[in-house]
Amino acid sequence: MANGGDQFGLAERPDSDCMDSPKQTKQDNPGYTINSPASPQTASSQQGMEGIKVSLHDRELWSKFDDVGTEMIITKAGRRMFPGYKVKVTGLNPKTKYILLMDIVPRDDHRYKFADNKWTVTGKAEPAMPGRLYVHPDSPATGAHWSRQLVSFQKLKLTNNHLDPFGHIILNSMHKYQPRLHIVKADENNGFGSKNTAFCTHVFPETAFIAVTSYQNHKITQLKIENNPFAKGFRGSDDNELHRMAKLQGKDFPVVPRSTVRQRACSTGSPFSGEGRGLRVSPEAVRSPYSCENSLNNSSPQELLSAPPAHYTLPHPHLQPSQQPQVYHCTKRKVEENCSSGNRTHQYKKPFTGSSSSEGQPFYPPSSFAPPPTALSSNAALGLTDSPYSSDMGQRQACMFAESEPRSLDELNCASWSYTCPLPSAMTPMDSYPHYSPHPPYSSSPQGSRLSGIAHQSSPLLGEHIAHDPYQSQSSGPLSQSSQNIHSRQVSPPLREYPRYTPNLSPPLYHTLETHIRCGVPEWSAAS
DNA sequence: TCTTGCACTTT
DNA sequence: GAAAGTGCAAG
Repeated sequence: MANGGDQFGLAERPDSDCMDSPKQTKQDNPGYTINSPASPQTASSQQGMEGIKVSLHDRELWSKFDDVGTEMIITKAGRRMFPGYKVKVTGLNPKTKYILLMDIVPRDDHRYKFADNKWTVTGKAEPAMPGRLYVHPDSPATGAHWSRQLVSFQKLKLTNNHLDPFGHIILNSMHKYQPRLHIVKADENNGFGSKNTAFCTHVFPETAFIAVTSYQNHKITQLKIENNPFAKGFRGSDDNELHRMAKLQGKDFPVVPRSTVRQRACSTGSPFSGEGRGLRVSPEAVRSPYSCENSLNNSSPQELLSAPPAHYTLPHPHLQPSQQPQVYHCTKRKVEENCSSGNRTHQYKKPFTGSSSSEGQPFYPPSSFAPPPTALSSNAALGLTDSPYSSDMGQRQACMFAESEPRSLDELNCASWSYTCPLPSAMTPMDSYPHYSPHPPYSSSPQGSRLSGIAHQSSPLLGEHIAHDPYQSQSSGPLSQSSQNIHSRQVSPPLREYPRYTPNLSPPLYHTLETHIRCGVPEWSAAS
């Protein structure tokens, strides 16, 4: 995030050398390639991923939220993110097929509270939720397809239901998270389960947020109302609103719109008062829900970003106002030989259909736990195979990967791509949903080692590696030690223990892609 | 803190 | 017109 660390009241790590990375304007924020640390396995096997650039759509809007401290509502039924996560991808090989997916990982291991109009750490984080991946429903698609238009992950939903059966991304309330985009080169089978699957990871720090069940910061509420078209009903700027409010309040017209009331209330005690940040939105902004051209903030993004943080003591690499996403490139190493399961190479594949939109419909399993399509069941592929959803039903799926390790791709190393489940099983009503197990997520064990390679991200917390790893190849001095560690991780990932999931505590749940249950117990969840 | 029903909105 | 996405406010 731009300077979200301050808004979240965070004192992050002091070793943030990556802050030296060059800035870019918010209008031009392509990802930049971070070369892998010198490693025979990776340095020569980027496979064309290094040229990929990703820019965040509506970055100004994201930054506005980030400047305040983005909050995302999580509900039992699942809630979309707003602003929506949309990116422009360039640099892809037009004919090569890629799989685009997202995950949302903890930014740190803190729990937060909102008091005195600011976020402060209130304790240690709850054990992380089961990590899930949201695969863009168009996946796999050619580079030409992805580059043709914005790639939207808008339909991704967040939930606080630990047993969510819909494949939504499970988060803990009052915890801070970082969305990440992964671009994976599809293999010859339109999957990414084969050897040497190349991928890169893009992180836009300004998209970090704190998950909440209800908004804490009124500034965030206002930003949501003023920018999200679905919340238009809460905008208090016209006669209709006044009439509506009059009706709601049982008073005669006119009445003071709620937003105005809130604004006044905030202006008295909020640290944001007197900042020239009116809460009313301009007509232009109202007409363009995704526009950043509202009147909420008179400051330029740069000004906002450069403003000294109110409670931001130590800069963190991914919290500093870099205009660039952090990009990590990695190439899947060869499938480990010590797979406990004989058949580990489950493919994630689906024939490319170039006609679909990049904003295709994600697939949310019906609440009725309907059986999986037979076409899928007959397909020993993971999510991207031919399916009624992608063809007959004219609807592509967004596949959710649940990992036994809630740390998600942080520890999901390249090899783990090979262990994705066959879609049939993944789309089958669960009889063994991986119940969340409250293990400390950041301990270590050999199982975790497999998860640590992806994107060169191997440390437990996003901020501990994403912030460092990508830069060390370009940084020197203070990061030298870290760089050394990273290098060694690539060759021999660190040992780390991951939470286990008791596969028999939940009622049958329709899950999408639970990589750890039906894949012959991948090594990162098999230890026990 | 969280859930739920509501009115209102967009799609 | 229906379905789905919003924040609000009561509980």
